[in-house]
Amino acid sequence: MLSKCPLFNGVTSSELDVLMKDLPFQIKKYAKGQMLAQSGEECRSLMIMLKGSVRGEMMDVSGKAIKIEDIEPPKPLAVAFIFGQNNRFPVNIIANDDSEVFLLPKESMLILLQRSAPFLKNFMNIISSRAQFLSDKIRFLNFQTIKGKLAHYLLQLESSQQGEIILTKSQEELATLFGVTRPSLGRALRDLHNDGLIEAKAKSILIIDRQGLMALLRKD
Amino acid sequence: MLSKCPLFNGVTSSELDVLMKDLPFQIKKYAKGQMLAQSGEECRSLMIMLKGSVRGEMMDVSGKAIKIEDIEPPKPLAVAFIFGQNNRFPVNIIANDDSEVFLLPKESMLILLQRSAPFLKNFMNIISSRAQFLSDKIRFLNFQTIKGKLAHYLLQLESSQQGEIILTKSQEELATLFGVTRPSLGRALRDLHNDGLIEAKAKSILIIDRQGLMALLRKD
DNA sequence: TTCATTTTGTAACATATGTTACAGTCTAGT
DNA sequence: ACTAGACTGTAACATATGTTACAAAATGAA
Repeated sequence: MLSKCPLFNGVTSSELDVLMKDLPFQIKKYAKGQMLAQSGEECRSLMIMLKGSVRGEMMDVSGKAIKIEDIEPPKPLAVAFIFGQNNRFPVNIIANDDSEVFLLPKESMLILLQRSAPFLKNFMNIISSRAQFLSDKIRFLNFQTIKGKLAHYLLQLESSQQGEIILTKSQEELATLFGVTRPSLGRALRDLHNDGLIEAKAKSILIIDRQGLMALLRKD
Repeated sequence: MLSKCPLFNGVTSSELDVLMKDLPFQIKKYAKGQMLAQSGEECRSLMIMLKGSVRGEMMDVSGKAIKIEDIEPPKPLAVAFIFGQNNRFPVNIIANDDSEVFLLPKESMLILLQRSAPFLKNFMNIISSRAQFLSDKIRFLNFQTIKGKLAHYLLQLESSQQGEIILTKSQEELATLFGVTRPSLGRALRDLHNDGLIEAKAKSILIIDRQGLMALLRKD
């Protein structure tokens, strides 16, 4: 299972067995809704998702949260926060479902980095991608109005689905992903509909004016 | 000079000579205002500041920009964006002053990573810190009102300076750092003043009600 | 089916921030 | 000392988003 994790790209599971034989590790289970780690907490172990799903979300003191991402097997988490002078979680990690996580202590991880060149390379790639991901988040969260974010989101969905888009998330979820309130998101959706850019009916959305949506991305 | 760069912590300059002897590199000069790299451009080299100062800023199509950071010697730049599947600059890099930059091609950098354990370690630490930095940016940009950002900024400044704070940046600069407009920033400053939290007169600011400022951080 | 719960639609209103504009002030260079 | 250019203070107004509230609709469990 572990060998599917992008961190172990290019490492066969038998090689992995050898690499890890003498390294201590742990497997932890979490119930749905349980918190795996809290923002500010020290990050001592690499974590790799085995089962279930967790999310990382930032929360301010007043309770407003924005979701940064979902993480599902076989992806690792906290990769970019184990090292550095301030090795703390920047987000809360919460189980979306009953989940199982593989834990490898920082020290073991250092050993692994020395033992396996592919692992090292994967690690550097992943950590770099994280920086890209976070940069993109900043852009997304700061440079778009709600309509812009919606347009972005819908156009992205459209490229993977065909024609009609079926939202898999509730408006509530979308709102926290966008860092806005639910009524505001609803209003933006309605506006896009009224402006004739989309045909929205409950969870089903049809893009009518692709050009118009793309203009929103560039406009504000 | 290079040996002062955090990437070469623990490497003496004579060791550095040996490490780099056969590696090709480049030194480039940029005039004030010149663009070193554009957002979206591929990132092929590690860059290390030798002289001057540059800034990284995100810009949307309409021209609104927010400054992410200033980078000055002997700091490296683009460290976190050389690797990963999408090795592109997420920001524009612009010279604040006439500047000089050391360029090490990606390939040379890979060699260096293999040759020097301290370099590798520094690299991983720096790249991790970048992820932390970006996370903090997200928090800062999304969870604070303008007043909150100001409070944050002022409290931070106060800890380094004594008593009276002298702003070194213009309101215009602060505004782009906060991702807001200049009049809005001015208004926020005035509000803090009128609310009796600070005594602001031109560039000189005196914190009067520290508790009040801290409350702003937690409030919104 | 029926009922409880979640999700959605929507409205009135409050607030924060952007936009534009202009005048006052400071500062550096001549 | 004078002037051009930048910076600051501020105002009126426009707009986007948040807040609160409630009803309609959908969904899922009994």
